[in-house]
Amino acid sequence: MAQTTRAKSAPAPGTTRRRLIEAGLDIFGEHGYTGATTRMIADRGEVNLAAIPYHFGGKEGLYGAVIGHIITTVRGQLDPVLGEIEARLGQGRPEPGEAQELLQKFLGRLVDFVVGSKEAPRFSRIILREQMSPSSAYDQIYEGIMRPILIMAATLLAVITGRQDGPDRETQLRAFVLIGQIMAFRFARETLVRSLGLEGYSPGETAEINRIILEQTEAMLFGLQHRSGSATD
Amino acid sequence: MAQTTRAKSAPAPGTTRRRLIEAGLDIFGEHGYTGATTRMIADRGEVNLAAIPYHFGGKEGLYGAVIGHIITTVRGQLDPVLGEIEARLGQGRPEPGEAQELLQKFLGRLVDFVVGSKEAPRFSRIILREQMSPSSAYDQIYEGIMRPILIMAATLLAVITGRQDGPDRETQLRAFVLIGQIMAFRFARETLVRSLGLEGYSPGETAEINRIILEQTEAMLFGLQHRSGSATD
DNA sequence: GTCTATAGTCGGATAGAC
DNA sequence: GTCTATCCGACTATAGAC
Repeated sequence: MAQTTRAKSAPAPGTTRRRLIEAGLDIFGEHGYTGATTRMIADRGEVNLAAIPYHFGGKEGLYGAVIGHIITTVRGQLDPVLGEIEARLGQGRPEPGEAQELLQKFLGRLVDFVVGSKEAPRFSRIILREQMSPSSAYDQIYEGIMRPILIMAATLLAVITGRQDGPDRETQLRAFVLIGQIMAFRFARETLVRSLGLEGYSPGETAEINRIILEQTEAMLFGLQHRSGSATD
Repeated sequence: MAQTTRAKSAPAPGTTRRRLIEAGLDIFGEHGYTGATTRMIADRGEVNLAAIPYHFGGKEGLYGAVIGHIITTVRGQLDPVLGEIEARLGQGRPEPGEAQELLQKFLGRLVDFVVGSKEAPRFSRIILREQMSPSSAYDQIYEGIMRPILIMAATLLAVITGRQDGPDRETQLRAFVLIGQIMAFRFARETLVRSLGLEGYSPGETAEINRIILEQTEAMLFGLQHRSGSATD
């Protein structure tokens, strides 16, 4: 339905929309919503200024499209992993050992994407801004990205630590810590880069970070198993 | 020198400057540098618009003063702890056990301030924005806040894991993870609050977070000691 | 569907009275 | 040192030719 606009002919269909979204991704990320000007965006995308109101109804509409693009892309990366694990969980409760493998795999993929991927830096700047001053777009980001990730981590943690009724509050907090560790590499990137004197995250560094996250997770799980159930010692 | 402007007489000296800095803290944090307008700030601080150029030379000058205020305040919290630990280190290398206690104490104070304090939310929004698109203010934040914290954590970690020559790269990365865990509670506050259905961080929740951070640190150190030196197993 | 020109709004800074 | 009034620049959006 409504396929009319696209499916044109030769050179590249709807290029202007794409260019604007790409440019918006950069400029909104660098300068924030108000700091970004439609001129900068049109300039970066090498399209005419008036194309923004024409295609997206205005600056705000373009911003919405950028958010949509982020969510669609991230879900494209996330869904296969989530689906795989959910499929496994659907076949009955795995043993703690297997659940741990699933969790490690899940976190590994997350690191690859969050730390290693080309798009992540551009996405995360916008996401982070939404964290700080949530606009209506934050709802979509939370529901579409954050929540599924946290739920998956918490669910697996609950299985690993033998919670029958799914994740309790303690487990949710632990899940948050696990995910937060990974996110820290993204949102405090500038700090890490300076303190280690890096230029950015190379593939080698991504692997190094991945290893450290894995070890941290192991350590946490080990600690949990040797302290489990009761919390206050 | 140049003490002339202050040291006046009765009601409250230089109140206007203070009000503007307080208001700037809120408004810059909520809307970002460009998103914040001088009118909003003057309004919030209940001072006249023209007071901004008069007292600070303009919007940019006010922003600088806000950054300065953040750094001064944070250092006021940080310096006693840092000084205490440095004094101890100056007396000769502590045993790993004692170093671990020092580290736990350090992290605990950090949690109290980062998660529990009244000012932290307002400060961190601005700091986070600087992380994403560093302006010249980021240098001050990095040197005045981030770097000392990371160095302290890395130094203690190095002592705990028996590194004689101070923190190597691996240790610096670990220190970053420890600090990043704490920061995540601040940076991703909105996410945590939603996923646990909180209203904000109450004292009880701060204590809960503190406990989890302590346990995480223990688990990490335990893992390190039973895997130490060689990394890839 | 893309462009130029322009209208309308708003932000930051200044002038100058008090 | 604080206020009102105002200027100037920059931004978003629109009108209308092509």
